[in-house]
Parts: sequence; structure tokens; C-alpha cells
Amino acid sequence: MSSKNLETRTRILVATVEMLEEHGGRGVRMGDIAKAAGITRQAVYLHFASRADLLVAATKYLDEVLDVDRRLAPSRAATSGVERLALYIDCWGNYIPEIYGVAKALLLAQDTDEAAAAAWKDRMLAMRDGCRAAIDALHADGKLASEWTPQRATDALWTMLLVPNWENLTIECGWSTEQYVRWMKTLARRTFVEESD
Amino acid sequence: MSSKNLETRTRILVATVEMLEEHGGRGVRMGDIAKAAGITRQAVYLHFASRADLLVAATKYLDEVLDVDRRLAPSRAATSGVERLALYIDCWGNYIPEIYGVAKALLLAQDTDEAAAAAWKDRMLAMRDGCRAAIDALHADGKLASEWTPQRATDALWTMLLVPNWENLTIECGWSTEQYVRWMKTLARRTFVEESD
DNA sequence: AAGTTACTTGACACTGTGTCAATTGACATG
DNA sequence: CATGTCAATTGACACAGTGTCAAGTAACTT
Repeated sequence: MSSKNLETRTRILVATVEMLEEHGGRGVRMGDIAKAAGITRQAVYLHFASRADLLVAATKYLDEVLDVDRRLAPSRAATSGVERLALYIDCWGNYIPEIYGVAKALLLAQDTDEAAAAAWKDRMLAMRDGCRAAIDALHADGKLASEWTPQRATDALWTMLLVPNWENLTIECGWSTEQYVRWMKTLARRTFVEESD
Repeated sequence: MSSKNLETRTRILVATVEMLEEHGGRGVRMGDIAKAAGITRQAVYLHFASRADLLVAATKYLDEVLDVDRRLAPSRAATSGVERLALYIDCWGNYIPEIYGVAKALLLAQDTDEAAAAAWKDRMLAMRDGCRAAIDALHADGKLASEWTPQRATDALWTMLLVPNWENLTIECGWSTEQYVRWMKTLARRTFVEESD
């Protein structure tokens, strides 16, 4: 596989991401990850305090590798609220499949692990910020449909874009991510944008 | 609590539902349920083969107690597709909070438990049937917006009505279930109903 | 040569699920 | 009254997975 001479910590993270991606975030144990990284299970604990800790680190690592900031740049640079909203959905919608394994693992770990639950919540709140920014931009343009307050529109957009919705439409229903993104954009436009004639 | 003279099996089910409801479906162990039912942990296994088995039985028990069939009757009796759609959302949307604890437990058990995953999926497919019936009724009236096939509209409606969406809007965002239902109905009408003028 | 660092080895504690065997107490039936 | 049956109890144990610990090793410094 990739890179024998990387820092062990990084090798663990790479192995974690690969394993979780491969297994859809389910049933991956510390020992499996260690083996994939070419070290012992105990050695993993020399670098990460707990499974939750590792999952959180893997998420951050993925964000770095996938350069989430660069991806968000177009949305941030949008010249109108309508454009910003569309670009944000584009960005996030196409990001989900890339982080799905790790995200699902974090989501499932919520059961036993308080720390994992907190980490996931944190992550989702960060995503919410993106939603709020898009809605605020729309609002600033006077284009937010009059039925909405920015707060409630943010709630609604945030919820629409949650991972389980992508999961259900693509994995259960067989939609492509492109179809998913297209629908989310249409839905968001119709729902939140004031149609001034 | 309720009923000392009920069948033990029923007492276990009642205890399960109460405990899960109380704790939002998280961190409830077999021993906790047993204690709440006034028996030993081992005795639970005289009635249910496994935790997953118990959770599935609890779901079915709740469906009986809450009389899901009676609740669905209005939707089934609707005279138009538009009405059927609205009544179905009403029914399901108000049902979610009542089953949330058990549903969440089943959802979380997916991690470790293959049987729980299957049971949850089954349940969701039953809900999908309701969505399909509503969409079909709309389609039969010639009122399904032309952009949709019944199949894809069913996918979309089904996804909208998933538990995590209710969970996020009510628990995270603080919406009331009534607000949630109202929005889902509006959204469904705008999304799926052909606006014939 | 001595020390430091990263990792290994092997053992063990803990939690929760699921299983088993022997026992108890109530109740029914001959 | 004796017997059998049934439901539940008691206490023990296997198993999986996480997390911890102590002792040892191998490589790389200085």
C-alpha cells in the first residue's frame, strides 16, 4: 500500500480512513486498523488515547487531505446569495461520499462513546455554520423567501443536508451523488429563494 | 408502576419501552430493563433470544399499543391524492415522537447487531410503502408534478420523512413536532403536487 | 557504552451480552 | 399428600472488544 516511511501516526490515520471507507464505517476494530497500519494494537494507543480520539483525528486528517477549505472557497467567493447557496450545496454534497466511512463510524460510535457523540455534533455544527452563511447571504440580498426567518431557514437547510439523507437516497435508493446534489439544489432554491418576477 | 399482574413478557416490553423512551434510546442495558421489570437479567432471556429480538418485539408491541393501523385509517380513506399525502405526513410525523426511544435504540444497535439493522431496515421499508401509496394516489389523480416519476418521488418523500430529520429539527433545533409536521406538509405539497391553475 | 525513543509481547481489568446448571417456590393434578 | 411442571432465581462462566500495564527489544543518538 501507500508509504512505508511515513510517520507512524500518519500511517495509522491512513489505515483508519482506508478501513472505514472500505467497510462503510462498520465493524472496524482497533486491532484491524493496527494490522492494516503494520503495527500492534497497543501501539495505536501510543498515538491516540481512545477509539473516539482516533476517529476524531481521522476526520480532521481527511479534512486536511481533501482540503475542505479550498473546496469551500468558491462558495465563499460567490457574488450573490443564490449563487452561494448553490455552491455550498455542491461542495458539501460532493464531500459527503468522500468522508462517509469515517462519518458513519463516528455516527455509530455515538452509542457507546460520549466523546464520539460530542465530536460528531461539533462537526455537524460546523456544517451548520456553512448553511447559516449561505442563508445570511441570501437574506442580505433580500432574496430569502418571506416565510422564513434566517434562523429557521438555517435549521431547515442544515437538516436537508444531513448525512442520513444522502445515505438513504444514494445507498438505499440508488441515486447518484450527482442526482442527489441536483435535487438538493433545486429543493433549496424553491424553498428558500424569493421568486421575484 | 403499571401492572404487577401482567404477563412477565408484557412487563418486560413495557419496561423496555419506558426505559428507552426515558433515556432517548441510549445506554439502556439488558440488566436495566430486567430491573425495571422486576426480574433478573437472565429471566429476560427466557422470553427474548437477544437484545435485538427484544428491541424488535418492543417496536411491534408499541405499534399495537399505539394502534398504528387506526392512525393510518384517515390517510387510507382520503378521497384525493393531495389529501392522502397530507394525512400520511400528519400521521407519521406525529407518530415519530412516540416511538423515538425505541427507534433510536434500534438505530444505534445497527453497529453491533446485524439483526437490529435488518429489523430497522424492514421498518423503514414499511414506512416507504406508505409513501409510495400516497405518491401513487397523487399520480392517479394526475397531480404528481411532471418532473417526477412515482418511483423517484417516493424515494424523495421517504427520505424527507426519515427519523433523523425529525430528530434534528426538534431535538437539535428546538422545533415543535407541530412545526415539523407543518413544514413537511408544505414541502411535500410544493415538491410533489402539480399546481394546476 | 549509555541513554533515549518507538514499538513489541504478553498479560490483565472491565463492560456488556449471552449461556448454563442447579435450585427454589408456586401451583396443579393424580 | 406426593408429584410434576413451570417460571424464575442464583451464581458461574465464555466471549468480544476496549483500554492499561510492565518488561523487553531494536535502532538511532551522543
